[in-house]
Amino acid sequence: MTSVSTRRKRASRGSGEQLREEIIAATKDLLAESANSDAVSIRGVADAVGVTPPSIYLHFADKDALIEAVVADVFNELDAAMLAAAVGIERPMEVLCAYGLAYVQFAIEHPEHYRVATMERCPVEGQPGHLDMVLADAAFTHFMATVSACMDAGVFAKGDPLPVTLELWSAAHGVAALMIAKPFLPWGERLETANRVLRAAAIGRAVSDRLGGEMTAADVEDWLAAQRIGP
Amino acid sequence: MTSVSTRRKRASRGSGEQLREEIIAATKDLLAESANSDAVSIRGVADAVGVTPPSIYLHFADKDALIEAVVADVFNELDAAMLAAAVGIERPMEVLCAYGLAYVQFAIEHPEHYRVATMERCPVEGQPGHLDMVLADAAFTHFMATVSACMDAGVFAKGDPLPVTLELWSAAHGVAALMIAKPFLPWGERLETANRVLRAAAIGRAVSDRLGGEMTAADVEDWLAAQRIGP
DNA sequence: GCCGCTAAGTTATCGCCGGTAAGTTAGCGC
DNA sequence: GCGCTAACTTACCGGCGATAACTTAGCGGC
Repeated sequence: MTSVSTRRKRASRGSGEQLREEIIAATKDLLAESANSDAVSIRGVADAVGVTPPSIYLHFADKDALIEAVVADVFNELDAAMLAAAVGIERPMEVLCAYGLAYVQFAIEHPEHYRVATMERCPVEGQPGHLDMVLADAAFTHFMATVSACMDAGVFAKGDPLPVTLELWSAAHGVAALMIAKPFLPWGERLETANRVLRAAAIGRAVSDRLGGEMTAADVEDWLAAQRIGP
Repeated sequence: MTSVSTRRKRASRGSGEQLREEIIAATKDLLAESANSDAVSIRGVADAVGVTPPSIYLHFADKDALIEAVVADVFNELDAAMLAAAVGIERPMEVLCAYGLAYVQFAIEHPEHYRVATMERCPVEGQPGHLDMVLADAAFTHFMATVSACMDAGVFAKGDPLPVTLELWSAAHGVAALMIAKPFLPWGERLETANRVLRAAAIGRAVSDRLGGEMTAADVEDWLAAQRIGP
């Protein structure tokens, strides 16, 4: 009857919320060693917490809601990691790189959490809510503010920082996601590779701004072939 | 007893392989309208083909093997789309952009196929096999050959094309994967956005080659702020 | 003291899943 | 028409998400 982990004592009257936190923590732990969110089961979580499956549903409408709560938690952790990596740095471009590197490092260190947060299908019906959830997300706002600062510093062309933020985020996500999904590829020193990609994305964006958007690929090829050395 | 779809006639003696193709096709169809590979069931596939579930196991060891076969099929389609997009184009940089755009377009048009192929966890034990599977994959080799041609044309610094290919692929994957995972974000015209990202990645890589790898983020910021206009 | 009320759980069950063992049917060679 | 085997089916196992219905424990009121 009893599961591997000990049975949990019933929470005292006022504090049912305590179980909620335990459930989220246990789900995060189980997620860390699972292939995806389908691989962690309500039953497994319940067992880890020391409770029976239906008790989970007292705190979460369904499994998706539980996973969503974990994802929100993960994004907060990610933001904290980014902020910590940029503390004391002033120049916007350095902050941008620090953010990006911390982002990729977090993904590498918590691959399954990152996968669930950014690579699984979002419920389609939650469109407006999820849009706000990403754009209002702390990590995203901090990132976009830094892009804005880079514009002020003359690194990027002045304008709406949102599309630039999305583009740079794409680069960071690309390298992080591929390293997670195809870990056996010859990535070399992962953070160095990530750094190269991030820097190339930023430089490419900045140079594109200066070259103008109407250049064809052939024009770019000619221009690049003509550039032998830096300034 | 009878399912929605009609019962399939038993295949004639010599040709059991025909069912295999039908299974793959049906799985691809079901995958196209599912959240992930866990959401398509062996039972669903069997029903769509007009057969009972255990018959699937006559052709595939387990569900993973079936999904893997579908993924291989998808990668072949992807390669075909890339090749088709670059037919008649000669200049390597234009080919590179055409490949990248076709890649992202394929991902946008077949989001669930792309997700299963590139965003779900690979079986860990298959390391060497999967490494070859990606690196020897037709799309990847074609892409890397074009990177090599770009080096010969003086666009990128000459050297091993593999790391550059991985970096550019990361950029393409990043924008494709994010557009799929977060479709509600303000991407604007998706292919235009993808084009900007891809071009920025290529330019950034090329300019980075010329600037040298030892520049700090602050150096880059200074250099960029000093660059007012093109050549 | 004990009673109602409700928070905090449990037991039992449903239908679906991946997968397997064992049985059945149909067609070819002889 | 008989054996052989390819091409299936029926019946089943344990585990899953989810729900309905039941039980237990503690607090306020009298």
